[in-house]
Amino acid sequence: MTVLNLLDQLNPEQRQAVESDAQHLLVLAGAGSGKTRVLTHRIAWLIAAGLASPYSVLAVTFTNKAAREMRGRIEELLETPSHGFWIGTFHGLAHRLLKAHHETAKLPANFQVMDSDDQLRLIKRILSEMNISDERVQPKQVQWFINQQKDEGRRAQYVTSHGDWYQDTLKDIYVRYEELCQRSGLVDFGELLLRAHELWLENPELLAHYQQRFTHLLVDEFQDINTIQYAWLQVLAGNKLSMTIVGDDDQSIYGWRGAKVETIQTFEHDFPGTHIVRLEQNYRSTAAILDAANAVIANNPARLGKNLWTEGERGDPIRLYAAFNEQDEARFTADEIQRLIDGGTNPNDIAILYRSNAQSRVLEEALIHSQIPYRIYGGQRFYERLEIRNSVAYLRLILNRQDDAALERIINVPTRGIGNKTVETLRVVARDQGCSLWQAGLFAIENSVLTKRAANALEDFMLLIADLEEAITDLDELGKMVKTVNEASGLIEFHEKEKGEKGRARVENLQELVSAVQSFAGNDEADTPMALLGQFLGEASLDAGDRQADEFEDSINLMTLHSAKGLEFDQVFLVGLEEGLFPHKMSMNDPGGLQEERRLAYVGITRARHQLTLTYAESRRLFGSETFNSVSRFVREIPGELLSEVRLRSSVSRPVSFGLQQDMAIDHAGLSLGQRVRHPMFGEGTLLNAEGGGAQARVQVSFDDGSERWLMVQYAKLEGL
DNA sequence: TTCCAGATATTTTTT
DNA sequence: ATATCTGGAA
Repeated sequence: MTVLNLLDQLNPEQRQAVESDAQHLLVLAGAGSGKTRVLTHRIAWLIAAGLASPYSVLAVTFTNKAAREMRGRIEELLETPSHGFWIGTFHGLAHRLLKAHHETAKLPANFQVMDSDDQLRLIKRILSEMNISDERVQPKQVQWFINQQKDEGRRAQYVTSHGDWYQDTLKDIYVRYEELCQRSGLVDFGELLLRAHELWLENPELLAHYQQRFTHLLVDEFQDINTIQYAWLQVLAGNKLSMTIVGDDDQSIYGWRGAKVETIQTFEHDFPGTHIVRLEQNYRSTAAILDAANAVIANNPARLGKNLWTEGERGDPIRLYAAFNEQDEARFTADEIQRLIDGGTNPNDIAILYRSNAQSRVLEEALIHSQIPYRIYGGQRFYERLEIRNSVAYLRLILNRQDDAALERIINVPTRGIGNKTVETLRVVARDQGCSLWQAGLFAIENSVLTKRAANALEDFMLLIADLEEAITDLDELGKMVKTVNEASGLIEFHEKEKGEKGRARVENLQELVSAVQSFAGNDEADTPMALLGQFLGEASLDAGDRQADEFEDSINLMTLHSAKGLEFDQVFLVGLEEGLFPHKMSMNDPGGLQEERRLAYVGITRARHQLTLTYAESRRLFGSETFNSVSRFVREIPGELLSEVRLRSSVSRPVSFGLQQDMAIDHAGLSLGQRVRHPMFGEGTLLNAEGGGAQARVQVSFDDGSERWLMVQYAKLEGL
C-alpha cells in the first residue's frame, strides 16, 4: 500500500492525526470514530513515509487481543509480516524486557509470572506464617493493598505508616511477600511493571539503548493507564521520543485497577508541544444509538467533552424488554437471536453483553436449549482452570525447583500422602533456613525431621519431579512434553476418577493444553525445547486464552461489558439493566464508582451498529434468593422517544415514556416492588410490577397459590406486610 | 492422612 | 448458587 492510499481512506480529522508531524500527538477519539484505525494507519504511514522503521516503533495496548489485532491490521496495511515490531501489552512488553535483561533486573533467567490466584495463596501462607488470623486481616484485602501499592509504583519500604496497627501489618506482610517472591523467582503482574520501570531508572545505559532504538511510542486506550505504566512511558520517552496517544475519557472503565483518567488530561502539560486532534464523527452506530449514548454519558460531570455525530441514518429505536425474571430474560434474548439468525443475520454479528460473569449461566442455558452456537469471552479463563493450573505448576516446578507457589500447588495433587502437617513442617524449615520449600524438603529428608512415612512420601514426590524432568528433557516437541507430564504425574488419572461431567471436561482441558502448547511458536531466542517450554509458561500467565474463541464455527458472542470494549456488533443485547446489578451495588455508593458504571453503560451502548436491545428482569434469582430490582437508572437516562418497549409474543411495539409510571403507581399505594402484600380474597403474595398512576394505578401480584393477577390499586384493598 | 459432609462465606470488572 | 473452609470419622 502506498503512502497516498493510506490517507485516502480517512476523513479530514483522521488524516490530520495520521500525518501529524507534531512531536507529540493526543487523539481524543469517541467510540466508533476510527480510533484503532488512526493508530494503525499512523504506524503504517510513519513507516511508509520513511519517518520510522518497523524496529523503531513501540506500540502499547492493554489487552493481548488488542495487540494481536493491531499487529494483524498493520501487516495488512503494509503487506509485510510484522516480526520486527514491538507491539504488545504493558505487561507483555515488561515481561519481554525483563527476560532479556533478567540479570540486570536481578531476576533468575527462568523467573515466572504469578497470577492472582498464586498471589492469594502466597499471601495466605504469609498470614499463617506471621500468625495473623485472616479474620483480622483478610487475604483479599492484603492482595488488593499490595497490588495497589505496586500500581502506584511504591515498594514496601516506602509505604508510609502512621503508627496504626493495620497499616503497619499490611506493610510487614508486603515486605515479607517481596522477600518470598524474590527468593522463588516469582513476579506478580504489578511487579512486572514496577521492575521494568526500575530497570530504566537504575540502568541509564540500557535506557539510552532503547531510547535510541525507538523513535515513536504509540499508546492505545490511554484513559486506562495507571501510575506505574505512565511513569514507565515517561522515562522511556525522555524528551526525544515522539509520542502518540489515543484515548477516550468516556470509556475509562478500569479505575478500580488503578487507572487514572486524569492522566489523559495532564499529558498535554507533561509533554509540551502536544497537538490535539478530536475525532467525533462516528462510523459505527445509527443516530438513535448515538443519541442514547450521548444522553446517558451527559449525566457525568467533568468530562473532556465530545459530541458524537453521524452522517448515517436514524435507525430503529432502541428496544426495551421488561422480563418477568432472569429465565424469561434469557429466553426472550435467545428467541430474538434465533429470529435474527433466521432472518439472515450472521451470528458473529450478534452479541450479548452483561455486567458480571455470573449472569452468563442462564443465558448459556437458554442458548443451548435453542441450539444457538455461542462463544464466551472471559469468565473462567483457560489458564485459570484448576486442572490447567496444576499441569502448569508441574511444568514450572520441573523448570525451577525454587518455585514455591508451584510446589505448594501440586505437592499433594493427586493425593500422595503429603498432608498439611508435612507441608507445614517444610514451611517452618524453609523459613528457618531462608530457603525454598524444595530445599527444605531435601533438608528435612537428610536430617530426619519428618516421620518415616511422610519422608517416604516426600521423597517419592521429589523423585517424581526429577524423573519427569529427565523424561521430557530429550523430547523434541512441547506437546509431547506436556502430555508426558500430564500422564506420568497422575493428573489425567486423578481427574478421570472424578465423578460426573466435571472430570471428563477436565481431562479434555488437559488435552486441549497439549494442543495449545503444540501450536506455540515462541521466538527464535529459545534454542532448546526446554527453553521453549519456559517461554511458553511465561507467556501463558499473561495470556487470557481468548484466542480459542476465534476458531469455532459462526457463533454469537457473550461477554462482560469490560471485555466488549473495542469491539462492535450489528446487534447488541444489553441484559440485566437493573439497579444493583448495573450499576453494580458495589459501585453505587460512591460518585466516582457510579460515574465509572455510567461510562461502562456508554461503552455498552456504543458497541451496537444497527440495533440495540435492552432487557431487565423484574425479579432475579441471585445468590440463591429472589431479588427485586427496579430498572437501571441508565435506562431512564435514555430519552423516552428513543425507546420502544417490546411486548412478549407480539411484534407490535409502542413508544414508552419511561420511568414515571411505575414509580407513581407505587408511591400512590405506599407499596414497593417485591413487597409482600395481602389481599382479602386471594391471600398473600408478592408485588411484581406496577403501571399507571393515580386512579389508573395497577399492580401485578404473584399470589402464593400460584396465580398472578393485575389489580387496580384503588379497589384491591391491598395490605402491605 | 484422607475423605466426606456440613457450615460458611462470597458475590465486578483483568493484566 | 457456588466455592471454599472446617471438623470429624475412617
